[in-house]
Amino acid sequence: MNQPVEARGNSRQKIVDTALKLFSQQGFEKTSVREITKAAGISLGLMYNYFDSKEALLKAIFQESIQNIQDSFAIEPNDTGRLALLLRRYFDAIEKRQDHWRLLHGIRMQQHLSQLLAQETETLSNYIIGELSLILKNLRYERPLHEAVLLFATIDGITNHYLTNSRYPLDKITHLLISKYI
Amino acid sequence: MNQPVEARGNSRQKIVDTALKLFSQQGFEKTSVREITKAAGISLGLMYNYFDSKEALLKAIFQESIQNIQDSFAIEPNDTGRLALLLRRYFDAIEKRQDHWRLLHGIRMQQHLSQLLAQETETLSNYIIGELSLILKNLRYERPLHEAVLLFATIDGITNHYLTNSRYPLDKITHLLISKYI
Amino acid sequence: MNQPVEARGNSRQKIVDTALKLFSQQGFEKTSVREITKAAGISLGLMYNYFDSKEALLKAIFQESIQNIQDSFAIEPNDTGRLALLLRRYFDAIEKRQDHWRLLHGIRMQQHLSQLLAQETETLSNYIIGELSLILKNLRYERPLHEAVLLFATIDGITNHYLTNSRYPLDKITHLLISKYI
Amino acid sequence: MNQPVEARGNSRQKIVDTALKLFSQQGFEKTSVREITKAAGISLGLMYNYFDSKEALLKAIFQESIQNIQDSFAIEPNDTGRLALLLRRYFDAIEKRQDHWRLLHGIRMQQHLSQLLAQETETLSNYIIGELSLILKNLRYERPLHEAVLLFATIDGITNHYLTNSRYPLDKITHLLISKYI
DNA sequence: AATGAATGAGACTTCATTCAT
DNA sequence: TATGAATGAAGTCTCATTCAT
Repeated sequence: MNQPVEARGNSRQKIVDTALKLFSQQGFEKTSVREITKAAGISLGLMYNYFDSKEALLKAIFQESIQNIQDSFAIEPNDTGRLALLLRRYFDAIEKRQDHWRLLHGIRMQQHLSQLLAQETETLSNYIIGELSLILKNLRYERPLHEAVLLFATIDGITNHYLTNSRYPLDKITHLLISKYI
Repeated sequence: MNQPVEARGNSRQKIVDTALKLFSQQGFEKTSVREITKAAGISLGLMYNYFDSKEALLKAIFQESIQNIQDSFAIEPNDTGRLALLLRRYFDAIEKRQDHWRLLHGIRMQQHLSQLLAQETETLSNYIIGELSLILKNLRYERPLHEAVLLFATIDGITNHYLTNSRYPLDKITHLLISKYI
Repeated sequence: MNQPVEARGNSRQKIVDTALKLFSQQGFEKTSVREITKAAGISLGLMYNYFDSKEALLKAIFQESIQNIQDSFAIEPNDTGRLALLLRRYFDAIEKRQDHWRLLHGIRMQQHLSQLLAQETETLSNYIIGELSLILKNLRYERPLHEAVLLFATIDGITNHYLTNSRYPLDKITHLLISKYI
Repeated sequence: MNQPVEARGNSRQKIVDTALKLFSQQGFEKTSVREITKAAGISLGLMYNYFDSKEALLKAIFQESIQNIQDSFAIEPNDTGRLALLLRRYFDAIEKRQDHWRLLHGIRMQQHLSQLLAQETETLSNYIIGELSLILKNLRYERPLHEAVLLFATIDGITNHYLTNSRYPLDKITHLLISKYI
């Protein structure tokens, strides 16, 4: 009657994966818990064995997303060309895991959700701005912090437009952006 | 049982105003029709005399917002310094009518809503990119269209961060951005 | 500011006509008062100047219908062939004023409505059965009353099937029925 | 907060039974979903676990009714006296399960409902006419199909009048009808 | 670890009716 | 005679969550 060992814990991951997909596609509000469990092929009750609430599930998923996004910023601190590399990896990561970014951006403008995840979001922003600031300082920019804030806005805006517009010329714009910081 | 005489006929505008405020503060989904009508001081049914549905109300409000945003871009086509003026007016408008921008940005990442307003949004984007492109061409940029797309991403990203972060140094960042486009 | 004389009372008739059409097409419940007044080209309030309620309107219309149906039974009491004539006129009337019959049959099975119009309906039934009974008596049927009740069921059933089925062979069935009562 | 154990699993049937009773008594439109669930002793939401909509519930009930009505026509195809037997069983079934017939007749004249159930209704009509036609052919009637259509109208008319009039002399009329087809 | 029947608050929407003008 | 803005009860349906098994 027990699940085979290798199946243990699969349900939890299936829930998380399915929910990430659905949340990013349809939005948090428009995705019902029942829909998630059906798509994940598990029962409604089981979901509540793993997560206290729909919001708790969102939080758990969000952690993963944050991690994934943060990873795309993890660059060995070599010297020149580091910004170019970072930006390329960043926009590369967006293309490959659109779901994570879609979730993040979808949540950000919804007050009640962003409050729920305020800390994680803030940490991420600070980390990104910090990293950028460091690089820009090495590149001898005068006000590296402000420059980082501005650059962050730019790459975030690009991300948003890319996620919103299926015909967005991401490559060309990435290239153009990089060219401005050599 | 009816409204006092002096209130007659203002109801439609009261609904629109109230709904814009609530939608931008709490989001479309989290704002119930009952809440709107209560805040507007009218009955529930009256809203449906003016608008066919909650979505129709959103659409009506959205038109106004689009118009407002577009107005902040209307600059007489003089020569130099036009971009600086435009950016200043743009970010000025954001500060003054945060509600319109909040509504726009809050809707953008929610597929079912952005689809509903797809045409208006696209028209606005094209208009903005077109205007920017024109100015950048006058400024002798090589690929004015790409430059415009990039600049639009930047100002949109700044807007988003400003709306999300109450301590955002909008003035400084605006200044820095402008300095890059002398 | 007064209506021209010939226009007086037109509104009332327009309401009745429009309501009959809509009630018979869509049913009483599925037709809203607003819909009626819009289709009739008058204001909502005016309808309530003429009729106390939606049900009162139905009642007024129903009188007309009953009258119309009754008229199709008014035959000068000549001798033989009277039944054939009556049936032909009856089914002829159905074809020409389907709306009246549709209203009657649509209401009959809805308890709360048929109660409202119980008296009129009963009077009509009795009248029809009475007339039929008389004719059948002249035709030397043994139990003219029962025969009338049965014949009424038959013509009512035919009517119902005809109103329900656009391909109903009304002529052929009428002919067959008449042939049974030569 | 949940139903007592012994009640579990009966809910679906309880809903169907209660709804059939209420629909046939009060009509589909005049019966609210809340009323059904209250009378069935279950919660409002549970109904929507079993049926997608009020109309879907009607459809499910209708299937049962159709079956019941059809069963009253299932006669072993012996020879003479078959029609008499069939008619007696038919009118017998009506007396015993008035609810099913009331539902059928109540729906028939309401366009939007009869459309919903068009296929089932048509199938039933064709079946009845087919059976009658067969019997009448054996009885050497000249145009068995037309005769069947006419007879169907008659028994349907009787049914309708019986359902509408609590003092209807069903037995006598049945007897008279049968006497015409020996 | 897993199920899914059951709950009930609350969402959007419709509609007959009233009344000041 | 005529208007239509305004009302609010009532309708259908959704959904996160609980709990006995």
